[in-house]
Amino acid sequence: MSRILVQDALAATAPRDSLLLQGWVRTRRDAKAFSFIELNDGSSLRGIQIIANATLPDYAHIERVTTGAALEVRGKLVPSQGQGQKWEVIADAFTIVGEADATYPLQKKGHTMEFLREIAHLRPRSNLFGAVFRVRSRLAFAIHQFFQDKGFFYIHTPIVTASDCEGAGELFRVSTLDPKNPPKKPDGAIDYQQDFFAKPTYLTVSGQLEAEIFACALSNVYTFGPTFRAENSNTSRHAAEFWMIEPEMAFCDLQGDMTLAEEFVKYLIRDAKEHCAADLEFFGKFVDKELLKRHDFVLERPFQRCTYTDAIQILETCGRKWEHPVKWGDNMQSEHERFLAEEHFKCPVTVYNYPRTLKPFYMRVNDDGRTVTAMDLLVPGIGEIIGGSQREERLEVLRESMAQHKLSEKEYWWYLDLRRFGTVPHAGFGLGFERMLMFVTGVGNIRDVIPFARTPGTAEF
RNA sequence: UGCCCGGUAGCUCAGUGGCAGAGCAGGUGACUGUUAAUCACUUGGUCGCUGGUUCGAUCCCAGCCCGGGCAGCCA
Repeated sequence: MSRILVQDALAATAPRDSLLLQGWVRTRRDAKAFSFIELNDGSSLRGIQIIANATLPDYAHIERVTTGAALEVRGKLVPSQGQGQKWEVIADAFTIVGEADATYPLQKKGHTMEFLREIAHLRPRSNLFGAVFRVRSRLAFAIHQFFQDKGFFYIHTPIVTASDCEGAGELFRVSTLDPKNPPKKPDGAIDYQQDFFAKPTYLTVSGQLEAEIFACALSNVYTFGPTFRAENSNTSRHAAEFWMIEPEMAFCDLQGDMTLAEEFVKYLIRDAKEHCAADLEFFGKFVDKELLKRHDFVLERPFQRCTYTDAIQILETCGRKWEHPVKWGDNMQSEHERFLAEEHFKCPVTVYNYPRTLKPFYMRVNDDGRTVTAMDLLVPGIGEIIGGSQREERLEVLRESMAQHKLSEKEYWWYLDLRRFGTVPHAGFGLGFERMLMFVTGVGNIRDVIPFARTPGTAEF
């Protein structure tokens, strides 16, 4: 007899004379002549109720069927006599595959997220984290489906990179040199000529520059992979290792970029609603009561678009006192972004055309000479979920921007070559996968949507 | 990294300058088509660590460690 998943057993349309279930015991309740066992195998939020009659030969071992134990059950699928479930299984036999003693940490009660984080090896067996990681899997699939359906090609950009610039902050160094005794040059500096790649190398902070290469060949491409930032960030929305999706489109301007971003976000929410309904309902009940309403709200209306200059105007004239002053030319602070998305527009907002001085060298300079075609998509509750831009395709303007950022043309020779040979307007953005997952699930801390989060001081598991 | 809050039983928390508490979990028993079952009894403690003040510190003070929130950096 082959195994049936709990999800499929629960979805049965007719009774079955025999089936095999395998999973982990969530709880057992003993009655006089039999026991109720709730079995969950992770295939769905719901478990299935097993009836183990005291007349079973295996019943002698029933006290070892404890919360957390791995169990195999053979039996019949029948309509439930009790309330609360359509089907239940009358066991013909059960086998305890792996016991779980009284020290099993997951109890039949609510646990705090902080505690569950400490037992990241067991938390996928909880309702909440089972749901989070089922949705995570579906979301990853939906991302590929969205792009593949549109004719985008999936590009694997390198994880190890030699470009340390781009202003993206601290990088993780990749080296095989002996940290206690690195080879030195005559002037005392470390001799990276002798390192594995014969130059200093780092973990990638973005696949964008490489994605541009492929967009300028295959037209529409995307990357989806791990990204690393060695920032000492201690917030609920930053991780040192996270996954990012970066589409890049040739013959595309900022407007097209913003349109794709909006379509993409909506597609992912719609897909989750369609394929993870039970899990989302659970989040709506126990994590964020407003979640489902917010999903619908976001799907129903067009995202707002607002230039940086207009946004500053709104912030200046709204009559509110700001902790951080609002001034054209300064970065917008969290309180400002949150106000725009959560209070002023009450909707995801794309802010675009930022001051040139605030943004990296590769963004296209607008005709006004002082702004660039940058865009940030801000969503209520999380803040920035997407950052993107149209790229500077004009060789001379790019060279000038690189000079302003004190970047060496020699190191970016290949990037400049793209502007020498068949240059074309192109644009793209980066979507933080975990931030999107936070938005979809309502989970408030990025550490709880990553199986094993890497944050400053923490690399357990 | 800065500011703020916290660390007491396996978990969630209360509490006091003078013998350490509850609910849940665990154990024992009862009861029951139950579903975070219920009822009775019960086991369980380096009060984060180090030092100081004190006759006496879990409590007050300092430093450190760990966790969380917010901010910065960003996705």
